[in-house]
Amino acid sequence: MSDAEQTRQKILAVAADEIHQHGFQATSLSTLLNRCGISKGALYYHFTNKLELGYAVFEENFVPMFLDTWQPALSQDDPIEGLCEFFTSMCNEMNCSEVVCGCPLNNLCEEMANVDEGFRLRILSMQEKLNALIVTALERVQGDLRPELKLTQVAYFIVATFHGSTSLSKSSRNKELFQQVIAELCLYIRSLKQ
Amino acid sequence: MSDAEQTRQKILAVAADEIHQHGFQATSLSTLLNRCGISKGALYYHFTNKLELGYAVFEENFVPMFLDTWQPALSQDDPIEGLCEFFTSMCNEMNCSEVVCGCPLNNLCEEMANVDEGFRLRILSMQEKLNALIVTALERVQGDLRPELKLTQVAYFIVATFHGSTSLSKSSRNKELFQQVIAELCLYIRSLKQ
DNA sequence: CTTGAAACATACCAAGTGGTCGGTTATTAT
DNA sequence: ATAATAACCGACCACTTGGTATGTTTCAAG
Repeated sequence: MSDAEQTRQKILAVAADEIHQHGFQATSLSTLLNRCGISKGALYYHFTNKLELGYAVFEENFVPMFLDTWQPALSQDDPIEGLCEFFTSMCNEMNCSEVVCGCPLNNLCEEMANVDEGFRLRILSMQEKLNALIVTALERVQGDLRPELKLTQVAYFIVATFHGSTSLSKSSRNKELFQQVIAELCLYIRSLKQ
Repeated sequence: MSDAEQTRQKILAVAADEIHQHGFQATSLSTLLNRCGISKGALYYHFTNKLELGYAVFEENFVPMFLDTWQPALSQDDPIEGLCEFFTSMCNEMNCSEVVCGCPLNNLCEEMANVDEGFRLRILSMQEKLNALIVTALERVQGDLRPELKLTQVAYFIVATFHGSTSLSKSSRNKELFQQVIAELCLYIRSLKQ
């Protein structure tokens, strides 16, 4: 990797962390530059403005990270158990900063969906992609599921509940409420089987 | 109501709307003052600083509004059907700005829970109050419900899913996804009966 | 060895932020 | 009528923000 590409990646990584912690609008370019140890010139050489930097973080960091975390769970032989194990292990392995900062996708959705159209469309696309993943996984084992289920609806329900649970963990500042919601979510997911 | 109290209420009302639309941090005092038609001196006579204004908006506007919307649904003879009707009617009567702006409590939770401790505790208290309301309502008809249910867990699950669904409506900018999640949520709630 | 572009650094800018403070009305009690 | 206080105004402040323009270094091709 060239030196230039290396600093670009460093900017993206630090920006992703800052955005995850403080949101996009509250992310200060000066503190970002301080953490990177570079100058403003370097930043504006690689990115045209703050918004484009935000888009790049979303597409090059958040989206791949998101797919990488959900994909394995849904690729299991039994996606129902895969999802449940995914959720519960996330509960247990969650460190303090993740409890406090919540899910990056959900955070950006709450903050930026009604502020910037570019963000909104990217978020929506990611949500739809995630939903499609879940639907595909459920279709694979549709024979084991209750026949009256609307799979798209079920998938959005799961995503919504998961996002809502991260919200609760933010305010309670511990895993307790999060674990309760996840436990109930697993009960729901397992009840999809007939 | 005295003139002073009237301007105070006006400030609170406009601030509530601005916070609902743009979040707390992005709410500008100058645009707030412009909308109110008052000066900065008036604002700082009634509130010591922006944070205290935010707290006042939360406690005097958001909390009562929140309780007033949930209470009737949970006071019905059948709180199960009360909740379902509440959710679906909210779906249908929702206007565009509500679809876009989401739930004020959830918004503040996402934005401020890990930024300011005063906000976090107030949000948490409100969430716990709401949860207690649901639990109490469910306990009233516990005889009709499946015996193995953990009511606190169920209540938090309902709240989490509701909040997650508002998040989806923000990015999709229409009621579609919101309605799907709410429909599935109603199926879940009705399945609580044995 | 020169040239030119890539990859930065630095100083600067206008605009906006929350907040303060001395002054001015309006209202009420004495 | 007078004094005092409540209620409000508006100029000002220090500070931060995203963004720009110019200058400098690195480095590879010709």
